[in-house]
Amino acid sequence: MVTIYDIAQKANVSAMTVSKVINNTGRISEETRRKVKKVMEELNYIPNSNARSLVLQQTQILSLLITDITNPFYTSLARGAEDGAKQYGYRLLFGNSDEDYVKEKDYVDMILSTRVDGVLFAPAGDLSLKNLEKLRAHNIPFVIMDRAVPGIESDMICGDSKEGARKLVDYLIGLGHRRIALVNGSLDVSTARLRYEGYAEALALQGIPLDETLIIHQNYRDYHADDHLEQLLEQPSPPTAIFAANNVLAVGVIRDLRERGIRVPEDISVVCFDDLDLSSALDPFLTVAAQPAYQFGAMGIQLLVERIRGSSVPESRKVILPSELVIRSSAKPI
Amino acid sequence: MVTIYDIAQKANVSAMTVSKVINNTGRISEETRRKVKKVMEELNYIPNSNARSLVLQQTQILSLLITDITNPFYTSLARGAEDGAKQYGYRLLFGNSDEDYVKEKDYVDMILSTRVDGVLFAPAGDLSLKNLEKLRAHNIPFVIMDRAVPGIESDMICGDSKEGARKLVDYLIGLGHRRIALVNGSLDVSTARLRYEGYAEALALQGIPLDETLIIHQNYRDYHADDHLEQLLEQPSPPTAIFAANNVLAVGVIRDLRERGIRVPEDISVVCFDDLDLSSALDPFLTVAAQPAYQFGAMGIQLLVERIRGSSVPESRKVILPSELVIRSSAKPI
DNA sequence: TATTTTAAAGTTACCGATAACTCATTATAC
DNA sequence: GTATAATGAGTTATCGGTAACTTTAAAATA
Repeated sequence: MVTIYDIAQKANVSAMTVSKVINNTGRISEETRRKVKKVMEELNYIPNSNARSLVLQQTQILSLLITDITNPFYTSLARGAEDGAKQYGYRLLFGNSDEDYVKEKDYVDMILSTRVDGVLFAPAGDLSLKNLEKLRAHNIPFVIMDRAVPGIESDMICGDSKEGARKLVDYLIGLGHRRIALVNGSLDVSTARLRYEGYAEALALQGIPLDETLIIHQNYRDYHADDHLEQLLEQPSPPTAIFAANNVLAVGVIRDLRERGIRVPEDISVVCFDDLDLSSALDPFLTVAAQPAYQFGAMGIQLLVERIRGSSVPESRKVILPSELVIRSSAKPI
Repeated sequence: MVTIYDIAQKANVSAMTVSKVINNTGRISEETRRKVKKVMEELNYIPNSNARSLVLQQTQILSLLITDITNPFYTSLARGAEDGAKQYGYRLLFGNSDEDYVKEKDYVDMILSTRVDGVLFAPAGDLSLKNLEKLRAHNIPFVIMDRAVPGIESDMICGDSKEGARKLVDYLIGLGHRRIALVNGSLDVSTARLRYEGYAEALALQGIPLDETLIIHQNYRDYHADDHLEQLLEQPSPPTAIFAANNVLAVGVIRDLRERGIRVPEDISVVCFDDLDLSSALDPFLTVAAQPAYQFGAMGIQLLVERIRGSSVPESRKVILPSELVIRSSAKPI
């Protein structure tokens, strides 16, 4: 590999002069600058960012940790983050925790070892606390994405899970539904708790009693609710509508329903949090509370970079991005 | 940040001893090892991989460059690559070129600057040649994913675009279609050329003349074919079926058709290359030639790591992964 | 007891860049 | 014509590790 010393030798200057040309620092005569640049091109010089990071104590790398790379919400978020990072001149190191605390921990160690300048962190859940504390202990700035973690104060970009859930359930109630099931994420994830609360509040406001037998808790990522669903449907008074707490769960539920010969929305209505992008473009079917995923990523980077650069950002900032009720055809009046 | 020198001092040994403990090299007494390890834990030591990379001349980072992070084919591929990388002990640096040669070039520079050990490279198209040559000039091993680039010999994982296209078109012909349109990617992408060839061959074999007015070329990623589609549909003898060269194009086409009040498959049949994952789970509608995307990524990493480690891998290896015709309901007999 | 061997730990130089400083020249001022 | 300033370039030390070699001390052998 070509180094600044190779350049220096061939251009008959010192390494320092080359460095100055590269970084546009110090005083360099036009003539020397041209000469050095010419040699750099001839030799196809590419700076070694490891060496650079070592002395500068910064890498110009940001890390993005998400929990499910096949979930369109997170890929859109990733795209927003990527565009943002590029715009601010950072490289982006992706990680995918698969909603798994151990994988998440491994990524945190890697992040620390890479000495990234900051992290966009979508926690797997409440137990991410330890991993976040580790980042904090090492003074790595981070912005928490999508899910709050009790015990950690930090910059944060979240959706309005509670409000979004309420809107969805309100909508179902407006259609005449009274027996509304909730297929929720695991309760150690803040969004699942809030969506549950929104669900409960919407029911309470309409005087509909909360029925725990209508509620299933699941991992957001792996849907296999067969047994639970069975239970749900074979009640004396089964639900007429299902609120799935995210897109992946909704797809799983609908698939399972269809396998049982139950039609959506004719036999049962289904709505969920988060949109499906391509699916919805192909077939505007699912009624959803859509979140501005791209913006999550873009704004997250913005907060993060401000935090990294700005000494003037005192307390932690929380951004709540609204979700939008998109009514399509997966829910019908009872 | 804590360094090995801090550890060394507190443990009353030399830095070299600490290094040896970390890497399990050299001779270290059990006692010293324990002492050093204890101090490392106390101080929360995390090795600086930049410093390490600098002397070792290798980073344990692989890079994955894809062309569209919102396309499920590539996200599944990414997941395979991620799992593979983890398994072999590498970190993974993602990049997303958006089918754009300039973005691609920027990523190549970043890759070079990061001194990654190898690259999984899904080229934007034929003009990626320059970018690949740059990698080669710098001796970075790479495996080309999905799309061949004329002028570059290298390890490669591809699908069987031609055969898959032929199967799809054969299927349409079998349903009685004779006027079959092709909404293709840009012809400077190898898969688009091969899918075109497969399409043409399938027609030829059945003695159906190729009609250039039935063919549209487009960017794989941004569908906005309004004008073209208009032209297609307002022919004296419009197509009864459309073969879209990838999933994103198919979704775009179907959306546009619906906006015009044209029903799929009642009024026109549509099939495409690549599956839609979540969409298809939600609603098994699109008939597709599905590629094993996860395997693309996993095998790509395998080839790459073998190339990096193995001195014994002589000429370049090409893996062709078959695609599977998945018949659903977006195409009907004429 | 003297010598060799071996185990365990330490020294030194270097990876490729940059910060901070120093050193020549030349230009400007008095 | 000397003092001072401005300009352009070079020296040196350092970032945090590791390879290759050396040193030290204890154990094994003669």
